[in-house]
Parts: sequence; C-alpha cells; structure tokens
Amino acid sequence: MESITIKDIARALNLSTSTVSRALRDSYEINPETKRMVMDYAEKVNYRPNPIALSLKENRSQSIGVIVPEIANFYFSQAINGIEAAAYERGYHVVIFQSQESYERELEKVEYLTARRVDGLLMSLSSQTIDISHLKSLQERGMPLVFFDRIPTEIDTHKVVVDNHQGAYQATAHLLATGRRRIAHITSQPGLSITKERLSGYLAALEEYGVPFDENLVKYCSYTAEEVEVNLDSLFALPVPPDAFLTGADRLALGYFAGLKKRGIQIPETVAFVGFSNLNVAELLNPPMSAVVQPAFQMGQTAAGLLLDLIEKKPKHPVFQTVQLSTELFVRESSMQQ
Amino acid sequence: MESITIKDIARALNLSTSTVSRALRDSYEINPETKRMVMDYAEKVNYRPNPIALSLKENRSQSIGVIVPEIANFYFSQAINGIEAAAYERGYHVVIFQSQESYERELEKVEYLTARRVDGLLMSLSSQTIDISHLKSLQERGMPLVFFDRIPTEIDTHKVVVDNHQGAYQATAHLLATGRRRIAHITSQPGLSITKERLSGYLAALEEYGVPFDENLVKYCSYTAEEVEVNLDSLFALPVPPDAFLTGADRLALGYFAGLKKRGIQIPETVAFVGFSNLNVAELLNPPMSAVVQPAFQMGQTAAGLLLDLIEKKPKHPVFQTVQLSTELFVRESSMQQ
DNA sequence: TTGTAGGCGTTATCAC
DNA sequence: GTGATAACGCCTACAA
Repeated sequence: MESITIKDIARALNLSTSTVSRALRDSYEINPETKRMVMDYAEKVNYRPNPIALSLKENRSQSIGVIVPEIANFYFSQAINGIEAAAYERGYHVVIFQSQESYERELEKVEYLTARRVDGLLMSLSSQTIDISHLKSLQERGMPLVFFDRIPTEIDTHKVVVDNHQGAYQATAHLLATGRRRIAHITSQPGLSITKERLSGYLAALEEYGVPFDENLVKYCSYTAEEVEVNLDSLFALPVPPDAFLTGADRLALGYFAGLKKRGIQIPETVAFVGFSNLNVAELLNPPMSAVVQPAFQMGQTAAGLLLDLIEKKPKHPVFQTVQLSTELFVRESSMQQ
Repeated sequence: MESITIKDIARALNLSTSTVSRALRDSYEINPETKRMVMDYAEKVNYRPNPIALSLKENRSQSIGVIVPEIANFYFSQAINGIEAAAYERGYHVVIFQSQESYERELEKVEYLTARRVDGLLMSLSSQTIDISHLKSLQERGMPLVFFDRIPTEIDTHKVVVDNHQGAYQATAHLLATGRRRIAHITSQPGLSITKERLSGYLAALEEYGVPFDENLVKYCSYTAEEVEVNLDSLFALPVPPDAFLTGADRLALGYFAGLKKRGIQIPETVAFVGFSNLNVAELLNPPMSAVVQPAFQMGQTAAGLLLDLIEKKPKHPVFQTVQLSTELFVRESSMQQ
C-alpha cells in the first residue's frame, strides 16, 4: 500500500514540498501556473492527503467517536444513523465502537478514541457503568462530550434523551384507562437513568388512578430466556396475576410474548418502548403490541449537532442543556375479546 | 486535550526520549532501575502511546475497516459483532462505516479507510455497486481484502457467504412438498450475487418438482411501502395468485405481511431469510413465518479471521477461498387451516 | 513566488 | 546503558 505523498509530487515536478502543499491547499500567493500544474499532476496520480499525518500535526482528526452499548440493537443503530447524517453534513467522520454493556470495554474504547484524537465523543453508557470519573476527567481535559439515551447524572454537559417519564406515564395511564389494574413493568437494569425515569412515570400514573403500587410487578432484567421463565413464574404465582405488560424494550416484549405463548396465557395488552422501525412488527403480533415510539434517529442527530457545536465553537463557558425528545404512543387494537 | 508524551516523561526524569521509549517497550539492554523508574512514572501520569504517531511511522494501524450497506440492519450488525469478536481476540480494532447502499458513499469510505491506513478491509457491497475497478486496484496495491455476503464475482480474494442457493432450494422444496404450487419470490436487487443464487435455488426446486417457472411471481424490490402495494396488486391480479411467499429478508417479509393483512388476504405459508435473532419474531406472527436462518455472526467471524490471516502472514501467493456457510430451515407450523 | 527548516510523537540506527 | 538523530507526511513561519 505505497501511497503518493507530497514529496513524490514535488520530486516529479521539481518543486519543493512546501510549494506543492501551498498549491494543493490554495494558500496564499502562488503562481497560477504552478498551481495548475500541481493540481493536474495530483489529480493524475490520484493524490490523497494522509489524514494521519494531519492528525499528528493538528492534534485533531475531523472525526467524532461514538460508543454505544451494542450495535446489533435497532434503537442504537438508528441513533447512529442520525449521528452519521449530522456529521456527514458538517464534514466529519464517525468512528463507531460498542461497549457490549461492559464497563471495562467502555473504558478501553474511550481511551482508544481519545488516543486517536477524535474531536469529540458521543456516548450512551453501558449498563455496568457506575463510576464515571474517567469521563469527568476527560471532560476536564477539554474533550467535548455529549451523552444520549443512557446518560449519567453526575456530569454537567449536553445530554439528549427521550422523555422516558412521559412515555411510561402515558402508556401506563392508557392501560389504566382501559381498565387494567395489574400492570407488570418489565424493564432494564436498575442503575440506568432510563430505568428510573420510566419507573417514575409508571408510578405517577398509578398514583393518579389510585392504584396501589406492587413492587412484585416490577422486574429488572436482561435478555436471557431463563430469566423470562423465572419472572413469568413469579408474576403468575401472585395472588392477582398481571393483566397487562409495560416493557422497556421491544426485545423484552418479544421475549415475554414468546414465554406467554408457550404457557398458553394471553395478556389483553402489552406496550413496549420501541424504535421507529420496529413499529410494523408490533402490529403483526397477535394480539398486536402497542408502542411508545422513541425517535432514535432524531436523538442521534440532535446529539451530534450539539457535539459539533461544542467542537467548532469551543465556548469558554458553555451552557449545557438536556434535550428531552417526546415519545409518541401508538395504540394497537387487540383482536382478543377484552 | 493535552496528552502526556514520551518527551514529557524524558524531561521529568532527565532522560532522553530514546531511553524512555526503550524502557517502555522493554527493548534491549536497559538498566533495570531506569526501566522501573520510567514505568512507574508512566503509570503515575497515565501515559498512553499515541497511535497516530505510530501509524504514521509504521504505515499501519492495528485496525481493520468494515464497510456494510447499512448498520441499522440486524443481519449486518450481527456480522459486525462476529467481526469484532475475531478482531478483539487478535488485538485489532474495528472501524465501521456504512455505504447506505450508495456507490459513491462506498467509494468515499474506501478511500478514507485506505488513507487512514487500515491494515485490511472487510466489505459487503452496496446494491448500487457495479464497477469494482477501484477495489481491484486497491487489492493490486497490496491491501488485504475480504468480502462477505454481498460479494463481487470479478475479484479473486477470500469471500464468505451464506449458501444462498441451498437455502432457497431447501425452502422452496419444503413449500412444494407441502403442496404449494404458486410460490412468489420477493427478493433484493437483481444485480447482487445473493439475489442470483437464491433465484437459482428457487428454480432448481421448481424444476425438481416439475412446476413451471412463472417470472411474474418474482419481484425484485427495495423497501418502500408503495412498492409493496404495486407488487401485491400485480401478484393478486394473476390468473392463479400465489399460495406462498419466499422472501429475501425478514424486513421484506414483514412489509408483505402487513400489506396482506391490510387486504385481508391470508397466505398459508411464508419463508424468509433471517439472521438468528429475528427468529423469535418469526414465531410470534400470525400465521407464523418459517425461516431460512443465516449465521450472520459466524459469517463476520470467519471473514475477519481470513482477513487477519492475510494481514499477518502476508503470503506471496495466497490461495483464495470462498467459504459457504450453511443455512438452517426452521419450519413453523401455521395455525391456519391448510 | 518559492525554498528551507522545524515540529507533531514515536522508534530505529548509530554513536558514545 | 544511554543519547543524538533521522524519518514517517504534512504544514507553516521565516528566509530568500
């Protein structure tokens, strides 16, 4: 993989490297003829500046880093699409990594990206991440940092989230309004910001309808099949079993759907938090699944926009904001008798 | 983002940069004490070597590039997982880009990755890509190159694919064996290798069962809702409408499911090509969807393994191979009367 | 208008 | 055992 360098051009044209450099980047006084000659030759040999050399020199890379818990997750991959769209428009490259929900991997990727001189970092925290001192120190050392979806409370910076409280409240209220009283809430790990907010929305709706909270109806979980079994066992061993499900992700909902089906149990209504494109699946299930739709693409786009502003404007005393994007509730009519 | 460099350490310890460098990388004769002193100090100030400087010097980056048509596609994101697993194990980083099914974007990403000195490139072609001369010349200039899933025929290099012919044959044969005679084949763009292979498997099964081929039953398409409508219109305007669907991707299947539902048509059986984790969705649909399961993770893993072998062994005259991974047919019983 | 020199962070080579 | 120097590709202040 030998590549053409400025030196090669200089040698071929009997010029100095600086002249070639100037010609290529159209910097000040340069003989138009020389410039044309250089340009033509560069074109001919398909010259491409070496971004590594530039990064080394400028200590920046025209690229932003993204770290998400996992890529094979529709929600995050859509967010990445939004990020790419925003970055592309402003001439930045996007370098994507996944933490795989592991604190150590996350740490590792952060270090690597920092070392690679990304101009800024966009993150959604792994579920294992509790200590965020490394991110704090990163910010203190001047790295522009924006969080989305899974955000920490302990850092002051831009954050973009979906309004989880509102989404959960809306969904729970809908279920209560249609007569459900025992709503199981299947949700993610208790440490995450999204988990807490959804729980608070769930609680707010219960309170409004005067329905007592039963903590046995809340299950924190990951995605293993055994867990589904255990949780369903305990839910349906309750004196009054659940008559509805509110789940924190479409994948959770699908897992529980399958578990319920296996047991021959039909639940009148299920609502799940989903990214846009899972919506069509929701409709095709039997009974169909209602959905709290989260604008993942928009979230990525917004987060990237804020990050690029930070990078380019380098404000001395930035005023950080937390953007809350609204969810939308899609209610699907069940074909079951109610 | 000021960072600690070898120079800083040298200055602090009153040593030369070369001594520090040697101490850090444990290269030849060095005073054990000096070494310890350097190590301790480096640890203390959290020194991290600058990979950019290394890349510039070594003309390599300990990272491989991946270009897929899109990330927000479960099949590809699972493949990426496999790639990361293999790369991580062998100490390489993975840099991920998407072409968004655009030839121009693909070209752009290839150039950028090349300029970034990735040590090798892993690609799945965009559906728009016909001319692959840029990839050929890349290979000629010595860049290790491995293709997966969407592969070109015109380049001799390692390729990893799912056995699409076999998968389509198996699925079609199953449908024919259960009495279907009018099998609609909804598939991807005609130019792609996977499209051709699946069609050939479909044809082989038809021939075996003595069922004449009707080209009106084959629809090449992308993912727009209008297209679904147009295609369904023409399929159900046929003298003998379809009694089964074989679709090239789960997303296509879901789109057509929704379209059929809207029209109140029930089709006895549908088979779709899916990645592993869509399997649970397939079961939950009504009627359930049978599936040709493609081992996406394994595909990524295999492709990355081959690429890393190429990179590390740099064989003068490599013997390139095309690995065909087997699919598995999951038949879901329909609850409909047959 | 063009050339020379120095530096970004690192390592390899050669000298001491 | 350690230090000085050059080189990777590029850019820019300064010199001519």
